[in-house]
Amino acid sequence: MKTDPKYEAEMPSWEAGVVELFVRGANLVGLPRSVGEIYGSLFCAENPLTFDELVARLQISRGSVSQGLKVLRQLGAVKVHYIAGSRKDHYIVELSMQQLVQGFVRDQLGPHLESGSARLQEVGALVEAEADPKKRTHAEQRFRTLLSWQQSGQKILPLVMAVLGGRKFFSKESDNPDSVI
Amino acid sequence: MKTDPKYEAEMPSWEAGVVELFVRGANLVGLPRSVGEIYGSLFCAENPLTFDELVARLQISRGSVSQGLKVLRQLGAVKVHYIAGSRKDHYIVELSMQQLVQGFVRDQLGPHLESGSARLQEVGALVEAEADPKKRTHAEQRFRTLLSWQQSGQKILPLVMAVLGGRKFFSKESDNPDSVI
DNA sequence: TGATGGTTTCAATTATTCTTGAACAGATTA
DNA sequence: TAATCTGTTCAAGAATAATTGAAACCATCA
Repeated sequence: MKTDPKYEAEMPSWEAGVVELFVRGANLVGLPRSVGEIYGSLFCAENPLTFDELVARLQISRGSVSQGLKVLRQLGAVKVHYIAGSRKDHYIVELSMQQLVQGFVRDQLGPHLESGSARLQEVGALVEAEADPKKRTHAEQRFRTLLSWQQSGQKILPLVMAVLGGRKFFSKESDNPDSVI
Repeated sequence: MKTDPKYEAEMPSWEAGVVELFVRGANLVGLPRSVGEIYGSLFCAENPLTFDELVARLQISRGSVSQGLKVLRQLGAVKVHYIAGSRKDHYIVELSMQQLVQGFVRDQLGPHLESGSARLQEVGALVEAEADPKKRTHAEQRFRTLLSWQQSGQKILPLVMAVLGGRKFFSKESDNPDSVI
């Protein structure tokens, strides 16, 4: 049961390949398949695509497209491209890797790191509350290991951003660009 | 219904906190909760823990512990510590972040990156197969973008390894340590 | 050899996440 | 105002992933 041929925009095989790559990528960073599909299709498109064109090309539900586009807009991975005389929204991809990574770090990674950091502090307090001196000493040792891991992790983020062209993230202070590498 | 008090080793609150942190971390990198729990408990332990002690502390099934330990051994995140006179396996954590990251890159990340890389090549061929010259030109343009993204990605991996103390990964050639940074 | 202790395996269950589509809301046009 | 067009929301269903526990396995020991 084929749909209206007007919308059956016959996806070229290279596009199918690219979509697959982005689906894998999405999966790798914990995003649902539909998000990868949508981004992949827009990435390949020569012209901005509408909501309906995405539904038709990918053969997924309107609900999925709506949610997927929402996520992608939030991440800054797609933008609405207004076209005169059309009431529909037309979407285009953001091709700057920097933007993509920034959005991902800000929306997906950042919150986790922050709450993890907060929790780590709390653990520090719990460690100090340990009564038995021997056990406390051991706990303190482990806690210091965690702190050093956290520090290593914090060094990496700006490094990644630097390689991808961006700078200054999650460094509320000491954001000296020269110290990044 | 409490279990045998001999095994009910009463987890201290700081340990619960650390376990929670590792559960989040596991989740972040796509590993099941039980893996994080096990690693967290071992991380806190003063002495090597046995299989049964893990089951009792974490209140999870033997099946989960077995599978979790299998994953962690594979990653190089835990090691078996043989203790004279005991037939049980005793486990200890690997505290070197380098080891952990190496294992993760090797077992979790690496395979994905490699197959993605292979798929990308195939997409390249499909792009060249496009008959319409206008469309092919556009496809080639996008394909070059993907290649450049891949290259950026490949630069980051050794950088991360360098920050965490390790070197030489996924650089089948040109593994000059000085070129890493 | 048989019995026991320790661990692994795996099919079934359970939990989690994703997708669907119908109902809804807002905006524009007749 | 009603009718239509676009897109969003969200409860229900489908798909995936993780956990369980009982059976199997494999040493070791009596």
